[in-house]
Parts: sequence; structure tokens; C-alpha cells
Amino acid sequence: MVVREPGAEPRVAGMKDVAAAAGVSLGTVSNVLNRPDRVSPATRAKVEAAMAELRFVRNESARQLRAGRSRVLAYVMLDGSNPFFTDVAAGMEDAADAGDLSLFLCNSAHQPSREAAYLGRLEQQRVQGILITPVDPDAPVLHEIARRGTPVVVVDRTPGGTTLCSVAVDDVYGGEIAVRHLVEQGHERIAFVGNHPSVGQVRDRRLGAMRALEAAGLGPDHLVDLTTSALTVADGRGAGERLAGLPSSVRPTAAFCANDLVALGLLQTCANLRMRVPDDLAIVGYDDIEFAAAAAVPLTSVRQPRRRLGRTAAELLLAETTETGHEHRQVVFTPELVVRTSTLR
Amino acid sequence: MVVREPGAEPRVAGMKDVAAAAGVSLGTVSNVLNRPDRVSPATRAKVEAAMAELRFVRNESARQLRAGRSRVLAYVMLDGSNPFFTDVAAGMEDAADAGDLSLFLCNSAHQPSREAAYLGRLEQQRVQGILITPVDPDAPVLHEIARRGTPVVVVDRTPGGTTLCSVAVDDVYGGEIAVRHLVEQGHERIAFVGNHPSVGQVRDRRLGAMRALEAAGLGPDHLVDLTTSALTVADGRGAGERLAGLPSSVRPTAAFCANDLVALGLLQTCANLRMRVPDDLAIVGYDDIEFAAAAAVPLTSVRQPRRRLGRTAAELLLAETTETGHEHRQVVFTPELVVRTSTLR
DNA sequence: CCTCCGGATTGAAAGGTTTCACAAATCTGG
DNA sequence: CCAGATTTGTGAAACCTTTCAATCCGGAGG
Repeated sequence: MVVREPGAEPRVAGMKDVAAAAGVSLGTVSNVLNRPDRVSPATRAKVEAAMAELRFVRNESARQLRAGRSRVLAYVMLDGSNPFFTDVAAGMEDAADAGDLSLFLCNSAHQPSREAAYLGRLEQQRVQGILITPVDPDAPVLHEIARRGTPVVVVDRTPGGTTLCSVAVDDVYGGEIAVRHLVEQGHERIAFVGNHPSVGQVRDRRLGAMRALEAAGLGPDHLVDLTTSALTVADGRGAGERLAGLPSSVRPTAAFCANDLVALGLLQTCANLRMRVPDDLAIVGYDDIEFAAAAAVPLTSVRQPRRRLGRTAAELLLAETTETGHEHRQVVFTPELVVRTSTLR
Repeated sequence: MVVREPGAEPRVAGMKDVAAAAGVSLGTVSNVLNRPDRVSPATRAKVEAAMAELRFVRNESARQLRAGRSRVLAYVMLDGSNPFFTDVAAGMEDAADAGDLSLFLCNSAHQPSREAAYLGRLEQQRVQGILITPVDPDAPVLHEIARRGTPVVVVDRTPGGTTLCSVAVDDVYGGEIAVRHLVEQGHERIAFVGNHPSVGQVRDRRLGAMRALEAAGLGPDHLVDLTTSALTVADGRGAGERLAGLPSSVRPTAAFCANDLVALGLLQTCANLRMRVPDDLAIVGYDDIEFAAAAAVPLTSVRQPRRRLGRTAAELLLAETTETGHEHRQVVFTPELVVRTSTLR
């Protein structure tokens, strides 16, 4: 309901209006909302009737202003269209629900400017805390925000130093189990498909791959780099064409892809070019997104505990706001290999 | 920087602190922030130095409290893990960026309780407006929120009546072009794979399919319903198995799936059971998500202008907040068929 | 009858920003 | 050097809620 005063804009009803309508003081209305047991049933009923009548909606800004903190968490994700991140977000929602908080998602879409804009707004909104998979995990802005009082947890990246909480997955190990599996299947020439390993993750996965080769007594020349510009399906398709163009004497018999999108692209090219998977080319992906299992040839992939990752990140954030004398923690999860048809001949 | 008063909690610096540090009044600090041209360069420099020194962060709650409205839009999406919705959200972000607004995403994950919780919070936050793909497009709560003053735009659904803005896609037409295409390819017995058509969308798509059959002089018995419980990849797999189990005398030669996830599941079962696509079974999906093109057999699909859908929705919302005497509009886009290998023999 | 007690209610302050009428200082041109 | 215009800066009110000390009231105990 809207209160119309003579000559004034219609105004949304506030607690003052409710108090007047119910014939009680402002403080009583507040008590009804925040400490209902301290109000007599009769009064409470009156006030609640007035609130319904006036369609009262609490003003969260005013609440927050007084309280100093909101009950909102935010996750600034790197790529809203990558199912990996939406799964991580689902895990955060679990934790947020449990703590009676709301989770807002922001999509930076790999754009530093967007990320910065969101961070600014979130800090101004005094959110309880910020979860973020940053474009650059070492950007100083994250530390600055934390120092100014908004807890920050880095997700799926490991920032240098221990001044922030973070959750990540052991990508070296992930790369290792992926390639160890391929070696066990008898492959000796293995392609690594990914963008230039400057980013920590791709670098780590490749490093793990190297270690697995080494452990099998195979030198680094057994890893054939197929470098892409990013990690999309299209990049995977391109890599597939390049791979198919190699003379069979040097062509790898297996490919380890830096993520599932790339692997799916590669798989598609194989289907087009009549290369059989896994007979002509075995493929291992990374992330185990839902579409990996749903591919025509179900994809062997390195599974990260995505939901758990998100849940743990949110829990760390809550711990940081409640604990006194909080110590920043860096949690690292261990991935596991999910073997499917794409590597089983 | 944090102001530490004797015996007090460290407190985040506010405009008052900035004013004191810069030796000016509160009003001047406000002017520096909101109307910098009304302040002499010297004073402005002093104030800006003080802000940097104290690490001042504007308090959005207080701003909003005064302004009555925030500069945030929110999209409550039905399913954050469906790429369709994240693409729609991307379109909204385009529009929000253009209007200097932030877009927050909320994922109801098909749960009415979560949706309700988010709507409550958003209304209390006095967001500029709410974009929503609701679990139930006819839920009265949407109208109530709009009536209380927060504009609501319904996305990808058409609520009854014209009391809300909405953007949607013509699903009847989409079903029609999908099945017309199959008929043109010579198919006469066509499966419709989808959950029970109580939901408007699935019903409409099926209705369009019927119309196309009718137009081709084929009766309703040429459509074979394979009813699923939801619209996931797993449902598609299940439908595929049921389809494969049909005696070949009645088995459809083509399938029209209510969305791409189902189609991908169906495609996977075909691969498992050595049914060739499109030779043994032609498949048309719906939504044209990125993974449709990336499938081993690229999927023919009905493409909705997802990004445009989102952008238009956000623009309608902005129009509603700026226009005087706003008329609610119901925008309907027309989908198009993207023909790929899965129907081309 | 008085005091004391506990529960119910009140009133005012506080929280950080924006806005706006007004004051002060500076400039313009005569 | 003055009147008036312009530029710059000020101070207080308003936004809406929460909190907390203070008050009120009816009843129990003395």
C-alpha cells in the first residue's frame, strides 16, 4: 500500500507509518520485527495487521547502515558460461543457505574492467565477504580490499603468499594422474592441448603431465605441445585439425586437454575426420563437466570436487567473519580421474 | 586505512573523517564525489588526497537510504547450470553496463523457496528492478512486488495478463519450423521428447510440432510422445533407450527434443546403441546452446536470440524506471532453425 | 498502603550520505 | 571603489532502521 500525502509523491510505507497505523511507537514495531517475544501477543497482532495493510517492506539499506554489514555474499566468477563455475557457485549456495545468507553472482567474463567494477560495488555495498576467481590471482586489489575489512576468498586459484584464504585443486597431481593413465594404456606420444602455460593452472597441469612421463621413463619429447589461444570448444577443434595434419610417424596417439571444452572440440574434429576415439586417438579432458559424460564418446576427465570447492570457500569466508583471531587458510583439494570410453580401447 | 580511537574498535573511515583530515566540511566532500566541477581544483586535490590516505570507501547503504533506490539490477534465473540462462544473463549485462548499473545474478535452481527468498531480499534491498524467469510465471507474488514499486520483467515466460513487462520467444513457431524441417526431410513418424507439457513452453513447442504435421497433411498420430520427467541429459538418455526398444514398425525416424540437453542425451544413447544419426534417427534440439554445435554429430537446433532476449529485458526494465506513464510491453522474439548434421542425410 | 519487581513499551540517538538554502569570498564591469 | 553576479564552501535536515536506557503499569510481597 502506498501512502499518499496531499501534494506529495506516493511513498512506500516505513516503520513510522506502521507504528502510526497500529497506534504504537516506532520501537515497538522494531521489536515485533527483531524480538517478537518481547512484545505482547495483542500488540504484535495489531502491528502485524498494520504491516500487512500497508504492505510494509523492510528497508535493507537502513538496516545495514545501522548494522554496518549486510547478509550477502558475492561470488565474482571468471566465466558465467562455463559450467565449472556455475557448479562451484552451487556449492557456495549450499553454504550460504545454511548460514541464512544470500549469494549474489557476478560475472566478470574474463574482463579486468568488469571485475574491478564489481569489486568496487561490492565493497561499497559492504557485503559480508567476496568470493572470487580472479582474472589475475596476484592482483594487489584483492589484498587491498581485504585490508579495508571485506574478507576475500580466492577460489580455484592460489594467490602468492598467505594473506588471503583460498581453495584450489592440485593441478599438478591432476595432470599427473591423467597422463599416468594414458601411459598405462600404452601411449608413448601424448599431445598436451592448452593455451600458453603462463597461467598457473595450465602450467601446473602440464607440469604434472611431464612428471608422469618422467616417472614412466619417458623423456619430455614424448609430450607434444598443441598450443591454443584460449580454452574453448573452437580452440579444441583447431587443435584437432592441426593434430590430424601431422604425419602419422610423429602423430600422438593420445591427447591430454587442459579442460573439457577443448577436449569436446577435439572430439568433434575426430568425429568429422573419421578418427576413431579411443582407437586412433585417446582423449583425456579436465574438469569433468556434465557435458563430458554426455558426449557421444563419453570423455575420460579429471574431476575436481567443484561443489565442495564452492562450499568450502564459502565456509572459509564465514569462518573469517565469525572467528576471532582468524588465520588465513589455503585449502587444496585432490582431483580424481574419471575413466570413460574415450581412453578405453 | 583504519581510524583507531582510544579504546574503540578500528572503524572504517567515512566522509566525516575525510572532511576532518582535509580540513573542509562534509558538504564539500560530498561535492567532490558528486559534483566535482563545483569544487575548486585545489580543494578537490586536498580532499582526494585525504580519501586516498584514509582508504575511504563510499557506503552504498547510506547513499541508497538517501536516494531511495540502488543502482543494481538482479536476474533471478531458473537454472544457473543451463547455458541458456547464462547467455541470457550476458545480454542483460550488456544493457546494464550501458546504463552504469550492476547486474547481480541469483539462482533459484527451480526451487520456489529459494526464489521466494531471493525476491524478498531483493525487494528489501530496493534494487532498481528485478528480471526473473520464474518457476511459476503466474505466481501472484510477481505482481505484488511490482505493485509495491519494484519493476519486474518476466524473461522467457509469458505471464497471463498485461500487467508486467515480459520478453519471450515464440515457441509455437519454434516447434513448427523444427518439425516442418523434419517433414521436408521425408520423416513421417516423429518423436516428441520432453516432459509433460503442462509448462507453457513445452506445450507450445509441441503444439507447433502438431501444426507442422497438420500442414503437411499428417495426423496427430504421427507424433509419438516420449515423456520425460525433466529436461536433462539423463532424461534424454532414458528416452533414447525407450525409443530404441520400440519395434521398428512403429519406431520414429526422427526426434524433436524440447531442449538441447535432452537432445544431447538422446544423441549419446544413439552412439552407444550404434544407431546412426541422422540415418537411423534424425534429431532436432531446442535452444542451440554452444554444446549443440560442439556435439560429435553437430545438432540441428532451434535458436533463440538469447543475448538479445536478455538485453531487451534489461532495456524494458530501464524504460520502466525512467519513462513517465510507462506502458507494460510484451515482446516476443522469433526463433530460427539452425540446420546441422544431425538432420542432414 | 507502600515498595519492589518484571514485563511491556517508549523516545531519542546513532549510523553515513545527499541535498539545499545560505554564507562567504571572489570577480565583473561601470 | 561599489553593486551585483558568480564561484566556492558550509551546516543542518532528511533518509529508515536498530538499540538501549528510561518509563510505565499492574501485581506480588511486606
